[in-house]
Amino acid sequence: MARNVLTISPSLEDYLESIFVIKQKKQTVRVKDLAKHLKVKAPSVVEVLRKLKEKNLIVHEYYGYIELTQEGINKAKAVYGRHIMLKKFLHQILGIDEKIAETDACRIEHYLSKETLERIIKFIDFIETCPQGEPEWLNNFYYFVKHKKRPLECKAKFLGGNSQNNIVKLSDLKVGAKAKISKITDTGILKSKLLGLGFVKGEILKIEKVAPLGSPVDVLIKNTHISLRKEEAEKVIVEVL
Amino acid sequence: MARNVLTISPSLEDYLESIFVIKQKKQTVRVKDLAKHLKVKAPSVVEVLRKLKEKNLIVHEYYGYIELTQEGINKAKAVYGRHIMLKKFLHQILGIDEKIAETDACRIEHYLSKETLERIIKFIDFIETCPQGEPEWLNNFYYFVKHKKRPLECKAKFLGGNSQNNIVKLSDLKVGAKAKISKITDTGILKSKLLGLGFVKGEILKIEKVAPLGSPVDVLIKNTHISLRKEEAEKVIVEVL
DNA sequence: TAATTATATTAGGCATCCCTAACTTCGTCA
DNA sequence: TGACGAAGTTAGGGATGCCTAATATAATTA
Repeated sequence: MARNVLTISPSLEDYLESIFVIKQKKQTVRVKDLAKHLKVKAPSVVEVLRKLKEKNLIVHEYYGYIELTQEGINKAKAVYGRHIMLKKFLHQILGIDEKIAETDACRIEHYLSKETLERIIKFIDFIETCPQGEPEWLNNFYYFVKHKKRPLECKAKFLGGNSQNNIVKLSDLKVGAKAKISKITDTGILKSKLLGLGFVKGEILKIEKVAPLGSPVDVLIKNTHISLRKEEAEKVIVEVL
Repeated sequence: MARNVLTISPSLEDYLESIFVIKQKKQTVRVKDLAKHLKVKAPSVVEVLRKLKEKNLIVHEYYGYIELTQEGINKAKAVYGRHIMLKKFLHQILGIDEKIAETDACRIEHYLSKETLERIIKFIDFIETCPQGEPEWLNNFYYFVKHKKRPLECKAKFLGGNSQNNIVKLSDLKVGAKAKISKITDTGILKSKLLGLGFVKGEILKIEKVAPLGSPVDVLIKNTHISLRKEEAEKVIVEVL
């Protein structure tokens, strides 16, 4: 498959990017600098340099320094920009360790579509221009990663005001709440009825509507809407997610 | 570099994954199915099958059907799981077009570290188990992508109650608000003073603290804390971000 | 300035992953 | 049953991207 001058291979992009990066710190760029930076041997570098030269992306004289042409600079900047964005996304937003973020960014930067890259840039922008600075939900995410559950205050607005933890009666939930069934406290007919409706331990449900006086409650469970009277809802103990 | 049986190349992973996927729809998997699915020619498939056979990941008799061994199934499931997660992340969270998400997932699934993949899975989990269902901030993000600005209600809590749009006096902002300076309404000494402090059009600032009666206001601008009296803060017109 | 060391280049080779062309086998249907 | 088309295989080759070993040039220093 013939590659034109506009689309270059991932490897060439890496070399171009490295030349750009090294140039920023060191003024001069040599074969050994590139070899070290990219963790390859010198002959590999020389071979790639020949290709970059053919495509007019660099200037390189025998045994001399390596310089980017204007076209090379443009391309390198584009590649480097992508790299920086991806790393930022992985490290500063997803919270991945910096070194791993660096490696991953390096590896995937050549393979993502323009659309995805632009969306990621928008995502970063969305977070950085958040009116409150670091948005609350992002901190909740870090908490979630660390403790494997959401912080309580994050759930507070979905609980009735009187509960200290997140194990409550279904009847105490507000609209929009998602919860996992943990127990049914009735032993009679009601329990059989609830079980029959799908109110089984471990099942996830969501509160769709609550009538003014708390009865009936419209619950979405297993993709079905079920209407519970208050007496029934009080018998279902759930854990707010 | 010798690859052991545990780590296989990106291409082999793709073939394994395809066998798994085709098997789910069709019961039998043949060379031509794989060729079509992976958009390669038959001889390429045959070559890879030989390698997969050597590694005991598939069973394949001369001119016969292709079957995964138990080890092959395990590996394929792992790869496929990664793929599904990545696609979900790109499509359902970042909002990328489904086809593009599919392609991108395909391309990067082999290159992401375990850490990043796990974090992405956590991110999906974080969103899917959100007590309110689709979290508000995510919808705000989609709005942001579409309209290039946040919805007003998203900014409302950082504005004084009386403003209808997001161009307000600095003195109306609450703690935590980020805003961009749009104008200084004083023409005298105050203006020079403010300009001197860095209150230039276009500059981004953040409200750090507001004293009980609205004076002074502690503003973070260009990484410096500056304390403004109410009379000064009233002269700075800003756009809430 | 000549010897030594550091750096760059050339030559040739290997693994991956794809291809075309030619050939073999399988299944089906006249 | 045997011929024909579809599917699978073999042989050989090309691009990419890396390597080692040998060689050429540049830089340094005795």
